[in-house]
Amino acid sequence: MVRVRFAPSPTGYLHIGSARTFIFNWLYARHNRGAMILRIDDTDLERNTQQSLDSIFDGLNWLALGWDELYRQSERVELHRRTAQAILDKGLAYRDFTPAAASPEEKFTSGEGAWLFNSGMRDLSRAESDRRAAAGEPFVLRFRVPRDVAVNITFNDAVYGAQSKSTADVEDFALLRSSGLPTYHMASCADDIELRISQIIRGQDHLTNTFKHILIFKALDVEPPQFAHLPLLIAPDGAKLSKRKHGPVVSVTTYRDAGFVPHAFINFLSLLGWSPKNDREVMSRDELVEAFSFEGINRSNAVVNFSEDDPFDPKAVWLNAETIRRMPHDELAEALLPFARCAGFEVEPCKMRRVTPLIQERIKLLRDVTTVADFFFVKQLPPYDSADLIPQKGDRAMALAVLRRAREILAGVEFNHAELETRLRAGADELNVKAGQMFQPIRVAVCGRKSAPPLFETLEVLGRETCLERIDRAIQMLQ
RNA sequence: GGCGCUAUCGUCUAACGGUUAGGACGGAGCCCUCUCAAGGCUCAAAUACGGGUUCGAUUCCCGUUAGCGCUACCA
Repeated sequence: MVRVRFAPSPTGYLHIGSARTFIFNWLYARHNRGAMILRIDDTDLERNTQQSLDSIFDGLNWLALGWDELYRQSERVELHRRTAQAILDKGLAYRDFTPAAASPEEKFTSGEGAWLFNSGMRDLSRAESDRRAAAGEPFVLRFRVPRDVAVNITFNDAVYGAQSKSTADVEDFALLRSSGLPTYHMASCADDIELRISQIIRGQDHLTNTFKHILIFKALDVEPPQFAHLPLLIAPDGAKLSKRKHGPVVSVTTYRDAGFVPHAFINFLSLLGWSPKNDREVMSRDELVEAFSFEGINRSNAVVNFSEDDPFDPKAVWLNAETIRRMPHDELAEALLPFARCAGFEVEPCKMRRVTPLIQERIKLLRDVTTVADFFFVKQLPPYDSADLIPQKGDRAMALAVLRRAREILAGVEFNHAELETRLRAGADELNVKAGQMFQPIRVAVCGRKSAPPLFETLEVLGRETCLERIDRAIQMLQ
């Protein structure tokens, strides 16, 4: 039975690298009909925030992929302590009564090999150690990494292949803090064992931690799960994505708020560090599940290509536009509605449903509805330059003639695409102007701008009354 | 500093030792066209560097360089 987990720590908002780790886990679980477990790694009480926890659930809920089981490490501390105790009882861990180092640098500047362990503490007798602990002296529990002979710790990573590291390069890492709470290494391994995790799919930043985890699994006589480490997502400057340096562009909710369709975002992220190897890019959820495998994951870090003037990777935007174009009209209209209303437009669902087909291939982000379709929603057009009413190779007189003729036609014609087109084209012939010269003044008059959806459909949706009002207004402006 | 990982167009990537090094995004151009899009076609654009191994290296090995990660009583 495949059981995988995504284990975020609520110490910052959910960023896109974490989201991708979640997605890869989910894809692997679904591909293998296994279980997807969400585990909140909240053992660092000082750094946890409710806001961060909310951000994680906000982002994950928006993705709408779901999970099968949910755990919080803070509710499992007894298990972690018990597991640490078992390691201590086997003599594979020891208490270190040294006060915490003031700075990380302090450790390896204090002498050759000193960072590995403190021999005074490591060699303390069990009786002495028990006595000092019983007396209430604070300590950290450290793993006793084998020191008699250097041995190689090895494992086979599903992505990075055979991995090996000498115990001589692994320090006696902490299992329990002086507060009695477990460290990440302890809590993570204890839970992975207890939750019967079969594959650990996580960021490559954990690749070297894995040697420590192997040590823990072995100390507990447990066969380690399979590991699959993912290349990291980095910023264009090569640095890892961080809120401080790169701002909100790395937060999942930023994509949501800008109008990314969840699946487009998933599609984009799934292509960062993984490839189906058959040049497929726009893929449905089922297709991604079907195609996903560890073999398609590559080993080098992937750049999320945002810039100052373009906060989103152009490929993500393209994928989003592509996804929008493939959405059924009803579904798109429903997704668009909150963006329009949020921008202050009063729009009924049935109106949005009529506008949607006209803007579907003209928007890249859902929020574009507010700039592309605004003129459908307002009673009165915002001010525009009356010079825009004058057609190519034409003048004010031509614009006026066109608009007056258009007004006559629109006052009488049946408001449907076909009628509108034949009558307006005939009007152009009568006035002896080109079709484009006829249509532009009308377009600007009813839309308030030169770039807009196709004219006849637009007129149809706007309706006779609105069209006539706006044309009258344009005529006034020209006079 | 120590240890580990990585290196193909600007970016995401393909090529189980033999290809004119492929696709996509983005860019440029053309076509289509009532504007804007969408769509179609075309072009520019890469194997970090140096050594090996081999008849033949993007591919295997070594080195250099560069980047990243870990080296906390963070995760």
